[in-house]
Amino acid sequence: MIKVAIIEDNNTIREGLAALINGTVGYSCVGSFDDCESFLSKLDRMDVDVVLMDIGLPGMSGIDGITKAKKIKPDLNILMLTVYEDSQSVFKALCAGACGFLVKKTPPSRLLEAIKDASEGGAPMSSLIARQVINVFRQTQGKISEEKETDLSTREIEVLTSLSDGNNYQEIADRLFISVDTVRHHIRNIYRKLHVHSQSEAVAKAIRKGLI
Amino acid sequence: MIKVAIIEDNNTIREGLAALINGTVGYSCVGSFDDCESFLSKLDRMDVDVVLMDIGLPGMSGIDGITKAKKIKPDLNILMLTVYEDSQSVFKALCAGACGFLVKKTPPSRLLEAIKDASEGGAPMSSLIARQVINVFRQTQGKISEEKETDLSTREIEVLTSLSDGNNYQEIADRLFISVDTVRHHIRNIYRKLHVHSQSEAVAKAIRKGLI
DNA sequence: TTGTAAACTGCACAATTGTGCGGTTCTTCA
DNA sequence: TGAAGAACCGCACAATTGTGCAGTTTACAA
Repeated sequence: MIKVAIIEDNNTIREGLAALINGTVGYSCVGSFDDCESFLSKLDRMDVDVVLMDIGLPGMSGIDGITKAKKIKPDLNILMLTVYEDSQSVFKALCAGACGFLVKKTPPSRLLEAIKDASEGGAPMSSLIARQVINVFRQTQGKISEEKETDLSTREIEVLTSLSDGNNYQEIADRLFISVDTVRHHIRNIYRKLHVHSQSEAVAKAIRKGLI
Repeated sequence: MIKVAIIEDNNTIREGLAALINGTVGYSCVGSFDDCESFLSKLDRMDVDVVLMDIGLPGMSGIDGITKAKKIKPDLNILMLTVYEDSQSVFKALCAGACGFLVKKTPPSRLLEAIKDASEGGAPMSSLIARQVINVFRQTQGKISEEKETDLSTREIEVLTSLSDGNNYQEIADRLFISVDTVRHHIRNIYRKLHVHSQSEAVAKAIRKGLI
């Protein structure tokens, strides 16, 4: 039995969804609300698998609603209901913790399928949205795996990481049980490999390349 | 008419796919290959919308195949054929330029739908893969918008950026037409605001928070 | 076994940094 | 009109860093 909660300010849509869910074997609507506030106030004592939330709600927006809901129940599966697949709000919702999107005109069979999907750890969304996400994904991740040919040894990574945590040479030496001069030695090699001449530049380059 | 090319080393599967595509109105198979090399050598004079490519090919792997194919035709829509949705190879394929995934046992109707989707700018993939992508997406993007409450002034950002480029105080001063002591002053304030005590820590924190 | 690479240690010294103190000017906002 | 903050400038000095040079040990591949 998949337990669903609905947050949607339009009465017709909300009741329609609730009726669909309660009318289907294996699904049950355990709560329906017309704003985030009332939903959030009951969330901690609610047994729920999947939340359907309108993205454009009066009062607290759906996006803020996600953030707050995730703080109460981090593993909640939240599906956003949208009218248009506006990429800006989609990304915000994704970052806040939404796991999928449904356009409001989605046919009932698809909708139930999406709810099941979400409850099983999937992320149902249109393939148009998926493509947008992938494009952003590629921009950030892509770079990281691309130009990783600069390889620092494990020890060098340890030293550099420690450095970026704000430790000075002496502190790094103490943490790694080596002498300060050895730390210097590693730093030297790191500078040579990354073609830099200062801590800041090394740390910046390493983070941007995904080395630390 | 959607023009499809197939790269798949298993004869049965390849011929099955070609037959399905050619036997469906609105779809046409314009090429089928059993390795990447022969596909790539013909790609520049091929009129093709969507490529179906096996991810585990003999010789050049599907992943490398994507990279090379994208160099020849950057707008190509490449769908990967996989047996298992192994997250590591999925991510690599995505970064290389794949726009979607099909497990090999996908029913014909879904397969044709996915090809159409891809040709129209979508990214067909299972919602399980989508969730994995989103999780990584959130890790990188999410942080940036989350905790930006620490705000440095424009001048401080300039100083910090210059620092991460490997400039020392004197060089920063020269670039910003201010005195070295003013640079020190800004650095001091940056340290106070970020709660750090060294260049490296400041740069690391700033990059990770998306400030620079 | 010979070579190569990683990891380690040491010394010296100039250059750079971090932080203590003291100020001014300009804008913005209550 | 007066307080607050950004941006600016200055001095002093200890602490830390960057880089020159010269080595040892260990592990693993050719």
